[in-house]
Amino acid sequence: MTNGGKEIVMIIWEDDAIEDDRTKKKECSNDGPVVVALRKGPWTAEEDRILTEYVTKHGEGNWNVVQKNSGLLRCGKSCRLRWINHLRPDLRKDPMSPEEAEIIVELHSILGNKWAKMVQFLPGRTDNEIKNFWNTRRKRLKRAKLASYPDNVQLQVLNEEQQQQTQILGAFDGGINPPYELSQENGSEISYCINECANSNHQMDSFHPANMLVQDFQSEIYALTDPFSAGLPPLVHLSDEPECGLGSPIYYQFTNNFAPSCSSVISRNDHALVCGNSFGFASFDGLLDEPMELFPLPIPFDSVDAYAQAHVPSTSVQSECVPPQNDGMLEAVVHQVLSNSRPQSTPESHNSPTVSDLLATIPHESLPGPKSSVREMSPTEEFSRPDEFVNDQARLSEDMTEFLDAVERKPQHCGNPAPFNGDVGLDSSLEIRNFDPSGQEKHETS
DNA sequence: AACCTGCACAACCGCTCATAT
DNA sequence: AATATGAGCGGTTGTGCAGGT
Repeated sequence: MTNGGKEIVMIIWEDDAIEDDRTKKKECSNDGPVVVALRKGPWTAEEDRILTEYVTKHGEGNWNVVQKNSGLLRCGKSCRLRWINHLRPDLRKDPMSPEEAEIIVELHSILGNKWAKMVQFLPGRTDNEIKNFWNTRRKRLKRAKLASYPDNVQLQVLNEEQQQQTQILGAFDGGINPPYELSQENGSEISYCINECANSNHQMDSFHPANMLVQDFQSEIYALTDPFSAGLPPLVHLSDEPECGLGSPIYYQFTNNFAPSCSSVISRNDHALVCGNSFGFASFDGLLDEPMELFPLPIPFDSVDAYAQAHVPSTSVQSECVPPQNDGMLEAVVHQVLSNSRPQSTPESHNSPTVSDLLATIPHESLPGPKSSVREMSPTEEFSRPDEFVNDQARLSEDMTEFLDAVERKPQHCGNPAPFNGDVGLDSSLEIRNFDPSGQEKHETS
């Protein structure tokens, strides 16, 4: 770091040096380096006062100059965190209410550990607060051997999704997510990938799980309305786990209630994006260690030996529009909870954007389209050509990122919301194939 | 009273991403 | 295009308190 050509040496002292004269800012004379000793550890009231004054005067941002201009012996990162998590005037200081807790559970079931995304639904709360709340709760439930998601979450999802199967859940964060915990658990083996989807006409309906059919080995057919209601393991966002990441066979394991011997693979490559309708692709982490946190799915899986098939649309089907008043699952939950919340809820909470509000403002042209054509690939081929598969997955991931970016750009359009007509999906085909544990393909349909 | 445990909260760390140069 | 920098995010750790033994 330099300051007008002069080197600045920053020394960070631990908190036990607070009373030590080393904590004093050290600036050498003209020719020597400027030594700035920065503190760590808990903030003092005086530091809070200085930072508050500074931010009030100069506004947020440019955190790295705060130290220079305010005399605070804290790094910019620390200042930013302190302001955002503690000093901001719009923060709520009251304990987390049951209603907020409920929202967090719902959000987590959809978003996973995307704390920063949850903040927009919980005005006055910080990502750190939400994260701490969740982790504490999770730890507590784990100890009690209880599920991280209560039954009502599941039932709520069922009710909502049965009525609105083509809603926007997946579009919210780019995928149909299972209760997040579920994607982190394991048991006996079953795995899914989504094989093909997407060609270039920007129309799609088949990736919504509602459009998939699930058939077990007894030829029973289940409508896979959503990951919850169909009893299938839900589709999850890509995992960061190297063991099951891009290019790897994706396994998900069920515990006791679920098909202990089945093993299905929905292989996937290319695109799994859907806009307007939900979409998903699977990445089930089979390497986790806490099957106790699984909760029963509505349809018992012990007879569903996970043969799944998605129908391939012969023609493109216009996705349904998702008007703001037509709430999706998360939307409904948030609405319900907020409407039941205490009257002293902050005014902002009633103005906070809902999922549909946000989605309704996305210019659909800003959403990513497919970048490659449909190409069928058998699982055998898939695994024997790992490089190509990896490339496909990387491309898919790229599309996902693009889509998420588009979603996250929504708020800036809120002042002039453009109706989201929902026809930005991708035509797709989806093939779900079934394999026995040895890897032999058991059945195949088109 | 001393110790232990659980909990909530605060803060830090490492990393990624966006932007500027 | 490459690099530097700032900002933000998520995971982890540290700390203080309360309650139980």
